[in-house]
Amino acid sequence: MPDAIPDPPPAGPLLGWYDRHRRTLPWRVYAPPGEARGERDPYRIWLSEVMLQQTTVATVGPRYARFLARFPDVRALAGAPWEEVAAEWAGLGYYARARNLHAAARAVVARGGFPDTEAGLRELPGIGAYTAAAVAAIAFDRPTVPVDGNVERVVSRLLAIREPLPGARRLIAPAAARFMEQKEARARPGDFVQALFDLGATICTPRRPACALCPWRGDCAAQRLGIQETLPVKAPKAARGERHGLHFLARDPAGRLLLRHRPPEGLLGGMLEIPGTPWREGAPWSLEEALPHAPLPGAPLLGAGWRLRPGTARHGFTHMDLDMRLAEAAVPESPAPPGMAWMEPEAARAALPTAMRRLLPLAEPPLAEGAGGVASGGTGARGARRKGIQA
DNA sequence: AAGTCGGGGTC
DNA sequence: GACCCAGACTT
Repeated sequence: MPDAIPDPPPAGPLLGWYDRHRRTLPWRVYAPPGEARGERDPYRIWLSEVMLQQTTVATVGPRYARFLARFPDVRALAGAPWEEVAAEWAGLGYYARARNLHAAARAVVARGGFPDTEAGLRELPGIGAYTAAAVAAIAFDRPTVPVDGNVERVVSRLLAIREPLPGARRLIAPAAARFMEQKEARARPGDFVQALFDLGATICTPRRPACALCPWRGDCAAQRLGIQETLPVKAPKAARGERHGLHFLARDPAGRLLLRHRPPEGLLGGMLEIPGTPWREGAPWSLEEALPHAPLPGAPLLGAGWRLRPGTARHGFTHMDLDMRLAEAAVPESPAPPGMAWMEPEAARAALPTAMRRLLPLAEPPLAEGAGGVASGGTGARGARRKGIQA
């Protein structure tokens, strides 16, 4: 038997605090003690959990409503073509989530409904240990504790765990699971886990936690030691490298843009892009050097052919910083090559991931904002200093 | 266990 | 700038 897992604090005070101070959120379901358990739609809870993976509540809010309006139930999502799902997810990042969401919706429809156990949910693509536990607890009141960033922080402070993450999960996970040994937690599993999330989001925050307001202020080892702001300890991250790309914006006489589908896996997998060079380390691409990567190699180019635009667009990914230049050309009306499509500027901007949207203000006339129209007032020095653009 | 995979808000 | 966010998946 390894070291005993410490007793977690009592669930009752946290649930009482939650009953008074819980956040009102679009996907939230709530079962106050003594009242009938309300209708809980596992589709909505599942969708919220996937959208919230590494994504803030503020970002998800409007996108969640928009997604539900377009795909109101799992059958609607399963029946939609991938292109519509991708366009709806554009800008949210981590596009594997959208691919897995779509595949999981089809699996759910094929099997006749959502699995209602943690193990069953875990089998669906895009549902890992956390999301399986979260949906099982919130949608089905299964007595399990999902461990997300909030729970890691709360538990590491309660128990004053000084071991750095992610290794510390070895200690945090079994300690969190012990909450469900308590009768008060088992009576309201969905509320209890959402109470843990709310505590982490509003009281036990990463910086300057509001310990004076915490329902567990007398039960927290880190607070007794005065080290709550130093926990959890995290392992240092690797430095980000820089890469360079040059992209080619072709416009036909009707003003449409030529876009390319990226491969289904990997970075921005399954999403649209402005065709261009690979993204390499080292030096930026010159136009001549990049020309072999231009689309429509055999097409006549109107005017002076590909023209390199001034300025660059920058975009930070998790593991690298991308520095992009833009060349553009007017081309005659022509069929799109395989794997590419002509799109109206408005639809193109909506469907492109953010990294690609950052190139649009470099175009002339710029395709920066809103309905694919021309940005007002030109993009002179002022416009060029917008976020993500350098002269 | 370490890398890959987005993007935005915050201090 | 660095950090964080209701993480999953691959190797």
